[in-house]
Amino acid sequence: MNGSPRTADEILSLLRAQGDRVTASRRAVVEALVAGDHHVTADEIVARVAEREGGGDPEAHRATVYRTLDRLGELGVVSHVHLGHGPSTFHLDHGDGGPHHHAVCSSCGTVVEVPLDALGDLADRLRSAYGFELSPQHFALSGRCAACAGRRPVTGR
Amino acid sequence: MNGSPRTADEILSLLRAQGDRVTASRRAVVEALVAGDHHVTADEIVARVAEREGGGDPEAHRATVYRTLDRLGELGVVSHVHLGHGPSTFHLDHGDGGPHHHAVCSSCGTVVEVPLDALGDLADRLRSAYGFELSPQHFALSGRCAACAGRRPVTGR
DNA sequence: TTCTATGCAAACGATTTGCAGGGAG
DNA sequence: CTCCCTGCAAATCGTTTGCATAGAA
Repeated sequence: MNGSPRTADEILSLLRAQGDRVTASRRAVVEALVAGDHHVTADEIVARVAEREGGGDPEAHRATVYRTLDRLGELGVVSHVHLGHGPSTFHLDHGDGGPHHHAVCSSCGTVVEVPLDALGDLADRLRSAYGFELSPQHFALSGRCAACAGRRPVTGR
Repeated sequence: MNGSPRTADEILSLLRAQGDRVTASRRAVVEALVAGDHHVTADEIVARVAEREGGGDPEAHRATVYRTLDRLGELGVVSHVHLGHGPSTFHLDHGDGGPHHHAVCSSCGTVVEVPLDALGDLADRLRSAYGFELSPQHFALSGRCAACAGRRPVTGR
């Protein structure tokens, strides 16, 4: 196994080990993150937590979800991606169903998943030339998807 | 392709040709865009227009600036880049003072300018594999700059 | 008990929109 | 004269923060 925790329990243990407190809300958020595979927005997490209610645990409020995600981000468990316009999307850092990049269509918003090796040696070049450490799954490429590229080259959002 | 207008007059003519009206505000915004080379935020344009006042033309309000930029975007004259957190930055589409990409440090926000060829054949691969047309200057890479990468590997925004 | 995390509401920054009047064509 | 564009204010959207209190350790 590698260093990044992958299960809800592992993540919660990490939290506890850091001196943080493991609350019902946090557990719910973490489980929602582990369950949902890729890119999830904060609001989607709020919704999932609300749905998954089975016992008597209260829903986690937006603010709490953001705070929890922030904390998990500091611990290196979670990262977020900006897919252009809308809200940020969060995901476990070790990559769940296979690491990949995102290419977002600036016209229709379609997200194309691109394998890591598509970038070639870009990361190496940036590191040697600028000391810049590229965060693989942390950014989105932008352009036009096949469908939109076929139409008007300019118009559209 | 090189049909893109570059001077303020050319852009204003294009507007007029489209049936749009050329107003003092629009002229001011366009001139601010042409004058300022790279990445300008909407608010910076508002500020520049306010400063550049020489006659009696009123300042262009935020709303107007956004609407004008939107219109210019539809015409293919202007594009905007999301540099991570803050506001979007706008620029003329044909590339002004040398085309480049942006690598943004997710810790401190520093923007590193990267030459186009650093991407290698990424654009070609995306096109042939997914039909995805990468928009060269329209996206930002993310990671940690040399300074921030030297510190804690995980912590920080 | 002690001190952290939560909920709520309000603050915030960026961008958009409804509406009535002004000005370009 | 006819409409488009503008200014203003208010509404949205995503995210953050202050404060009093519930609750984990």
